[in-house]
Amino acid sequence: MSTPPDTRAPRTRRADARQNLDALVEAAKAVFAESGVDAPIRSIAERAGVGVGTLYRHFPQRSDLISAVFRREMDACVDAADELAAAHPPGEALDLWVLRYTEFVATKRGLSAALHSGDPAYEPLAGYFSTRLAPAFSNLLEAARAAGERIAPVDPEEFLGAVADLCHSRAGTDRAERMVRLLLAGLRA
Amino acid sequence: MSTPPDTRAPRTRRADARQNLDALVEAAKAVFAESGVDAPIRSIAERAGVGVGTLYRHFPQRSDLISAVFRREMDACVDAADELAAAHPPGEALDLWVLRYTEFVATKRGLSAALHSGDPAYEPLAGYFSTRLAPAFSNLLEAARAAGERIAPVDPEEFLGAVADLCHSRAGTDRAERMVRLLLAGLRA
DNA sequence: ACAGATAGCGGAACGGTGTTCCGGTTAGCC
DNA sequence: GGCTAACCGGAACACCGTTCCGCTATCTGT
Repeated sequence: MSTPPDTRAPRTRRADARQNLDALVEAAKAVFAESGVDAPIRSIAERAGVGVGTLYRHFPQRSDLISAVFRREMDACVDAADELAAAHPPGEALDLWVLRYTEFVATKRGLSAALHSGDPAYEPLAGYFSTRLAPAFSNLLEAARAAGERIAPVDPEEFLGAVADLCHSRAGTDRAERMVRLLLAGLRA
Repeated sequence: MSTPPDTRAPRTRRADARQNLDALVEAAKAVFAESGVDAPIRSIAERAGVGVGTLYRHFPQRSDLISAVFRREMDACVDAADELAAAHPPGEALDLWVLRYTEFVATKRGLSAALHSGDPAYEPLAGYFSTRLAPAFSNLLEAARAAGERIAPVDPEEFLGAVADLCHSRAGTDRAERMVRLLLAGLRA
């Protein structure tokens, strides 16, 4: 009531704060890649050149940091869907993208576990998953159906979640790819 | 060289030692069931009525304790394969057992993660998995093929691992079951 | 350009957990 | 009954997540 429309920045962030935030995301990305998402908080703060207090101020929950790191990586995968759809026939594009997605998840250890941990703290990440990745996949699915392919009725989100689980194992990507292909075959049965 | 053939017990275990060992496995089973396999070591020792030192003497690695607890649970699942094979036609028995196995893995949170963590400490558990579960499944697969079903060539162990991964998520058993059925459909494509 | 207000920083401190180690205890054997 | 070694318990140490607060650096108004 008392506040105006407040359509714009209710607050102007201090310059050093934003700088530290960027450094933290960058450091977290590197540490996650080499030690997994369970890496010690301190090692991330140290790498970013800040104290743990600063890290906690910007990311109260570990999941917030994980979300920040993975969100941008998801975007690249979403973009690939459009590119593949433009360059290949619908059915082929579908398979190719799922394989591309498989590769993506396989290289991001811990992403799958985080997404489906059931921990409510990961809601934002899961939300982004539903908002961005699932629709991209859904479009490919619909395009394939429109082109005459017989595709079993599945919930896109559920299917992608299953693929992610399949990639969760560290037993090389070979097995994961074979099982994903089996899942794709089931889609056409 | 100096030791004889040592064909039999090189040592006789003290009675209290064996008693404590049993108590520990029993306590671990209960604690794992209610708090997951990552439950504090101390809580297990306490429940068993022994000190942490004793626990570590019997099970130097957490994985040793997990293996001890899950091994016997796997046996029950293996037995179910024979029962189902005796009571149903091959193809049906195959599906039923996979669903039974799905249920088993789903109730044992952490089993799947442990099996496919890649951690060499879980080799013994994985070995038992290969030695007992995989052959049981393989038999059902062969029986179905012998009965004329067209079943894609898959590595039994790999397939069971995939099913376990699918059940890893905490998002209820519904989703897992649907995806497992999709995998089964892929088996027949 | 300067000073006051305050967003933001760093790291010490606390509680909980895994793991090690060793003095004391007890079962098994003579 | 007494000896010996296997065995036990828990104190001690290292590491990690998380909180808290005194100090610093940035922004803003003049």
